[in-house]
Amino acid sequence: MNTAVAPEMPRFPVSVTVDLVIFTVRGDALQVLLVERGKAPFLGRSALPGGYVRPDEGLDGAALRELREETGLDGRTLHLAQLGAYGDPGRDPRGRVITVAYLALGPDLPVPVAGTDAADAVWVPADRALDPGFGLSFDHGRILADAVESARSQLEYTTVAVSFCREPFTISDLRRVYEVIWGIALDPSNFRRKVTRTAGFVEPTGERRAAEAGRPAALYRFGGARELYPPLLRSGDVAGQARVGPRRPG
Amino acid sequence: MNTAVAPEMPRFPVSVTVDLVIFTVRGDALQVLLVERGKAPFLGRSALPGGYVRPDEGLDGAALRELREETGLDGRTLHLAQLGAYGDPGRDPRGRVITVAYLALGPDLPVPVAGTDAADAVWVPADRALDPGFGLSFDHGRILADAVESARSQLEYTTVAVSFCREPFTISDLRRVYEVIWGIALDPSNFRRKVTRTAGFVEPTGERRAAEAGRPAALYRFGGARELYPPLLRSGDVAGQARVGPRRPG
DNA sequence: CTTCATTATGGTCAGTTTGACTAGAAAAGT
DNA sequence: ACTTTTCTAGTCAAACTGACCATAATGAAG
Repeated sequence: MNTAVAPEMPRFPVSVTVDLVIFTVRGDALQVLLVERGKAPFLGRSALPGGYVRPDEGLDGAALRELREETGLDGRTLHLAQLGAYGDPGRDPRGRVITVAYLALGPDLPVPVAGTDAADAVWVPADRALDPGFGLSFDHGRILADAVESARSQLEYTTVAVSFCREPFTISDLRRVYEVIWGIALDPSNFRRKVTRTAGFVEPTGERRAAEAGRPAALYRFGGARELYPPLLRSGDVAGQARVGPRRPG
Repeated sequence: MNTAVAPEMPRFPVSVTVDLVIFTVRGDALQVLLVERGKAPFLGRSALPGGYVRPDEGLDGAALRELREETGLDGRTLHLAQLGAYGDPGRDPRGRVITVAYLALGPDLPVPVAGTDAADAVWVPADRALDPGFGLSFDHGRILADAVESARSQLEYTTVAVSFCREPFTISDLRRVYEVIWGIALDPSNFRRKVTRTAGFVEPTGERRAAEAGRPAALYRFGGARELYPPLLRSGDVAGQARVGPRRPG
């Protein structure tokens, strides 16, 4: 036995990488952190940050390390979870590369620091990056699309939306997360009722914050609950268009 | 450049496998298909069916192939979806092996045919396989636990429960799937109301089936919808043991 | 044949949740 | 003082849920 790996197996050269879909809500858009590739293939094109898994680290560990290297952020303060594995042959022209995609959610992060591979990293609105003309590298377009759908779905059934808000936050901050990611307008009053009456979602700090305009808003912090029960469903409302104004069925 | 794979990379020997969590509802239990390992490591112990990904196939393709090889079933007739990737160093004593787990759901399947690796494959109740004393190989216990939780959750928000029923089926057949997987008793009347009033969940065939006892039940087939809106939440109802439930205000 | 056990199916009813909407409160700007 | 803006608190009807009760349709038991 001259190799430590499954000697009886049809082994062939494989590399394993992790790719990170790092989301934040900036302004009026869901934005994703992209790096410009500094080498072939896809030199000069945009890609998700990521890198090779090392021999002695697990997948989650590799994701945490890449997150820190690319953004300087501590993954324990962000919401980081596995999204899925992507391994079509031909997804990387250099050979067989299996990538495990992770989804990281965080509050409006500082402009990222230069990382290892990252010649420069920038925030790009997710829908712009998803445009076929944008030219994401590899199959990162599909990964990003899956990530957006995963985020949209998680907002319904979990409290991850608070991961996008720096504490303390207002109910409106939280509502804006939903509105931006779902692409629909939510009734402020109904949203407040739902959020404040769901045990463990948010808890008031007792303070208020004066905004640019209007009545100052009460401040909240995360309440600790992970699941949202009952869920907060994006219901009949249609996405994409129709952002302002109350409904009017008829 | 003497190798086709990322020459600048810290490459090391890695194998990529797919493992299948194949669920069915038999009798009163959620059962999982397990094979007895015919070689080291874990010789003679139970394991999830699976195998190595081949150089020319994608991950989904490998899962479909393994499913066919192990069970003789066509994956297109089952519900097959990726569960996640598991790649801790040391999860396989032979070396670094990354596995991509898939979750397959199907109606009460025939006793599986002998497969390639599978000396013999058997159905085992999931909770028995999850018992630490059962001794699943590798980290398959964790994978199975994740699979059970995924299945439980998917029942809430999707129509995958019908994947466990052979068409045509009765409402009670469908209800039994929920009861077995959630481990709680559901009110037959309320369940029927929910299922039949959710557009696209089930549609009547017009026929009836005489059961062992009681009034014959109307037969249904799948309605085509994938999402379940509004969801069918596992809340208060108690059963064998009593699971969760913020109910009982008075 | 009658009664019973069993399962299917339909309906009621109160409590909860939701979506649409109205209105007041608290700030900044003109 | 008035307007604009945003936050916050309600109202109301519709929908949904969970807990029931009642009836239908079958086979088995007596």
